[in-house]
Amino acid sequence: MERSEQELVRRENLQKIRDLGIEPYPAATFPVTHLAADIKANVQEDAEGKVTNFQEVTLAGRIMSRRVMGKASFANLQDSSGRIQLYVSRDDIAPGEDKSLYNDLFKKYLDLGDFIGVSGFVFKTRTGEISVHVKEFTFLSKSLRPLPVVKTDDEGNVYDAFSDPELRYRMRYVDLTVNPQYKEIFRKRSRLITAMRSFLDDLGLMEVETPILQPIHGGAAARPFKTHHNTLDVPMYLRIANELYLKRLIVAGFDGVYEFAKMFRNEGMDRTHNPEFTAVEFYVAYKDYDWMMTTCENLLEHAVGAVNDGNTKVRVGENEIDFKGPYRRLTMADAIMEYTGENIRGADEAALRDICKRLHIEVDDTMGRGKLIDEIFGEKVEGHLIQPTFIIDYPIEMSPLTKKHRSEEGLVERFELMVNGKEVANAYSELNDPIDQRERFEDQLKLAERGDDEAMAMDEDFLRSLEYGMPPTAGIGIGIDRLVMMITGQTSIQEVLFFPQMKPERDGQAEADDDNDDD
RNA sequence: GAUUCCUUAGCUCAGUUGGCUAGAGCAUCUCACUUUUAAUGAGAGGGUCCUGGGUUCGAGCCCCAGAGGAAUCACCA
Repeated sequence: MERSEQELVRRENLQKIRDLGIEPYPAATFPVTHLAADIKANVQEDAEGKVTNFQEVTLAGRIMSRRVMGKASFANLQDSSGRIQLYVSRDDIAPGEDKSLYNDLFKKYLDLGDFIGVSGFVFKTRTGEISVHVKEFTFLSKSLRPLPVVKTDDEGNVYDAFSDPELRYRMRYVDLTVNPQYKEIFRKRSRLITAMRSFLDDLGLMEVETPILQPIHGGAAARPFKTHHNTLDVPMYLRIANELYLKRLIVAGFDGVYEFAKMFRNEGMDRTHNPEFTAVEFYVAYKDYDWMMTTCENLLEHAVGAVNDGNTKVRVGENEIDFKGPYRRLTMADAIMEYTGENIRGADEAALRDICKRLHIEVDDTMGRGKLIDEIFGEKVEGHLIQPTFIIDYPIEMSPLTKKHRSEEGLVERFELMVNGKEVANAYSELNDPIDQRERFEDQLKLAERGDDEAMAMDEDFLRSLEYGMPPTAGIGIGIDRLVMMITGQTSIQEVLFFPQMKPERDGQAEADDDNDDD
């Protein structure tokens, strides 16, 4: 493999460090005592501006810039919290006759991106920069590739930004090193999940894990990834949902379960879809979808607040969205009435086709009543729902796992939470009548025969579990990635995933394309 | 899947109607310098112009095909 001049120089420097008798990849624990950001935030000074605390600190991180001026140097050290300036003078780190630690190691063999550890005291330079006056300096790890050097001036102008999305996503380690501002997105993601988990724990639910490799892909309408188990010699699918397994656990006698689950869908990729994504689903016995709406409001208000220092408002593009409950509740029919003026209550399939025609919505023959309503909603309503809004009471045809509405014929007890024009959560009073459930699966099979490739497959074991009896149950799924996008103001799902799916890098392809046909 | 645009040094980018040896800043290398700050001064090196064809006396530039990427649309309960 061809190496650039800079990579060759770094390999030479690596050898020269060894020649000095210094191990460039030492094994021992390095006793870090402080983080850059903590020092900068908590520094104290006396009346003359002299720093009075942090007189013995030890930090470690990458060297991100170095300005040598003869026998003294300035450098920036970046640790997990941020950057701090180092002041390194020759006679401090190399007090004896041998000045090689400074003249050779620090000035010549140290490259940008190398990890070092330093000990010293905190002071302020003439220009007022909080800095560490280094007394001891330890080499911790060599970087053999040059990092992009991104600089920002006092006015916030960024120079030589490492901004190519492809390179950023392919080499996230480089991205987050030189663009540490993006770390905040992932910290928020982590805090959001932590807050949700503690909310669900406090609710008395139990965190569980269910199979990712499934013999039947159920619980959602989507194309799966197919694989094969060699010993069993059977096809397996990566789960498109975990819903049917969580309900089996309600049958089993757990009153409340939740799972943060990776889902896999073999569909298109764009800025709101990644082939694998994360959802949290939870199911609670003896509750209904009304209870779940209130719980969902409380959960999101709590979680968004926890991420945003108590503030439930987030800005997404033009819009400010407030996750403080209660949220507006609007039936599907009323929502369509409000945004199109069309009345879908009691409309049969032919009437719905007429409505679609009037609204200039393209439909095809495979679409049943439920799908037609979904098209109208998706085309004409969804995008208008900016503030958190519960859309409730869906047509039965598009909800094969949902209990029939307690009072409205042809509807089911289902809601979706719409935020910023996108679906964020989907929930229902779970269908627990096994005979009804079997009929719904059979209806799905008919849709499949009609050509609907998203129709659900029959799951006999799931039906068997329902036949043993499942208590009335409310369940919900909440898409974590899209929620993180909203609370971090990102418009692309790739920005909230550490390692979004990418096409293979050049050279690494040539795999045969085998079809992932199901059934 | 469709349309449009993009791919030039480690990074960010110029590159004229098609014309000498393809440029700049940062990074790298050499020398000088003990409180500097995106960028100290002086000097030097560094290129598969995405790939493969074609047109031409001559291609980074024009044409064809391909790869990768971005945006918009379609699809995605």
